[in-house]
Amino acid sequence: MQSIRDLKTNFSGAPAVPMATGPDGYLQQGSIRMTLEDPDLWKTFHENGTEMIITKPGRRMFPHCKINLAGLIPCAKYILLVDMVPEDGFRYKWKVDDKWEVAGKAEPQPPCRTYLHPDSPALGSHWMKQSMSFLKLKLTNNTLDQHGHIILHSMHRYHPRFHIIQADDMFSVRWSVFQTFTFPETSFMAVTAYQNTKITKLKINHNPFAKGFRDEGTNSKRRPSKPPVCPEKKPRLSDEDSPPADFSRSSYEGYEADEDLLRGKAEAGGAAVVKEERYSPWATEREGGRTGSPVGNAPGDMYNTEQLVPAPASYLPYRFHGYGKSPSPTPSAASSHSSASARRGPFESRVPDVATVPDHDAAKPRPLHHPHPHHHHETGASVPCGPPHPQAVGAAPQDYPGGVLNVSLPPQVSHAKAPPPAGVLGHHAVYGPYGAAAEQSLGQWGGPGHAQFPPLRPPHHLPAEYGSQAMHHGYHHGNVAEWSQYPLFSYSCW
DNA sequence: TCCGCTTACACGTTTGAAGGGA
DNA sequence: ATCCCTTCAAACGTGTAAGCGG
Repeated sequence: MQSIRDLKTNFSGAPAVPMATGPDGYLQQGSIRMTLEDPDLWKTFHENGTEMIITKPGRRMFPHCKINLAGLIPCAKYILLVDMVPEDGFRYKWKVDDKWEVAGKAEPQPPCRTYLHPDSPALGSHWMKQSMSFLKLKLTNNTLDQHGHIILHSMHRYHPRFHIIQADDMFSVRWSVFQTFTFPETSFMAVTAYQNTKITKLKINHNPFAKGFRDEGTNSKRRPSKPPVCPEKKPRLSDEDSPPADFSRSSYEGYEADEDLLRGKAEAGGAAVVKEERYSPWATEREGGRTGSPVGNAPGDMYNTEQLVPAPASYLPYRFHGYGKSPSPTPSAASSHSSASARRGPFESRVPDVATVPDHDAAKPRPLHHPHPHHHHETGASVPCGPPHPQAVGAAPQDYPGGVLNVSLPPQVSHAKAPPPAGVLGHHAVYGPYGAAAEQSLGQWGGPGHAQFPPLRPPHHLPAEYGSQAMHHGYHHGNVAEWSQYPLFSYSCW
């Protein structure tokens, strides 16, 4: 386990910048902390460019998302959600020279779904007593999926986003304050078949279900292995055969054992030292094109925001704002939207009054490389529950896809734990008090998306990774909330 | 022809029912 | 009757390879 502080240190592309709240700046809003389990495993994958298989019937993630929560009010109820956010507006292809290369604009985003943790809602004490796993979460490329799996496009990059919402049930989510967290090392490329053989090997070596494909296995089907696309791959694989000690385990059990070690290490603060590492080939690429990249994205790119659950009424006004007319009181907000200046000063994360809205507005090109969605986010002070006040609204133009919360409820949840309200639509969509038409929101998916953002730079540099500019910011304590380029609840129509 | 996607397959893990014993 | 443990089979989760289709 690695603390958020550790992440900040580990993933910052530049020395961590002190935040307004100090070294523990991530302890915001009730001091809620979220940490990712198995950070080293994630990092190992990330260094090689994590790939996640997506299939029609749905495929689990590996590594799967597992988090720890702290700082919750033990007797208060919370809902834990996760969704997948596009990293950029590109579609990629795997080149024979073992690199991901931009292959064009991203396809229009499929229906965004939010996966609700099966335990939701549960008391804070429950969330904190043990790590919470999203093992059952499945990814699919079937846009007509009826199982509630998260729909992604193949050859597109995504990263999971975790949301913790204080709410007694799904009905009260609308009025609740939520915090959002992301972990840089969890970004991945959605694929229908593995492209990078290194990733394949990592999966095989660490996923117990793939034990049959391990070298020491007796599986005959495993061989002959697929002839390498490129002859040079072989030698590389041999390098990969000698991964860091922590990952040369031959069994998952071994890995589990090490996990305790890692945890202890992290808790002892030992994991907080890695800096300026090239965690992924993507990051490597980005270094070349880093010119436009923010330098400081400091705090680990771990992003943590707190916002009011979106209310259409609040965002509507901004739909009509022309791009560039953002009332954002801070230059940072503007910078985050300009391609060239899509960098935010290291101090920016300290400015809690930035409000960037989802870049779903077709007219608003979004920085496609630097603005890495992993932002460290300083969350604002607690916001009283209730209708979002004007100040909580993003300052930048935002075409927030108001609509219905499209939550992917696990069967047991959808039927037992979170009975859908009267307004429930397919895909567990939930009408909110504001009652925007779900159909309308659904239609928005065909609307402006990343695909409509023309690449702002030649497709040679891969999107920024660590150290890239943060895009998400959520502040609302007396200020505006900066929204991620991707809405929290795509269908929300609270 | 290329490249991405789908499908069948073998293998391993997980899960839960069934049975037996204390 | 209840609990615990073991066994076993089905379901499920994997990556591979072949074939399909745009």
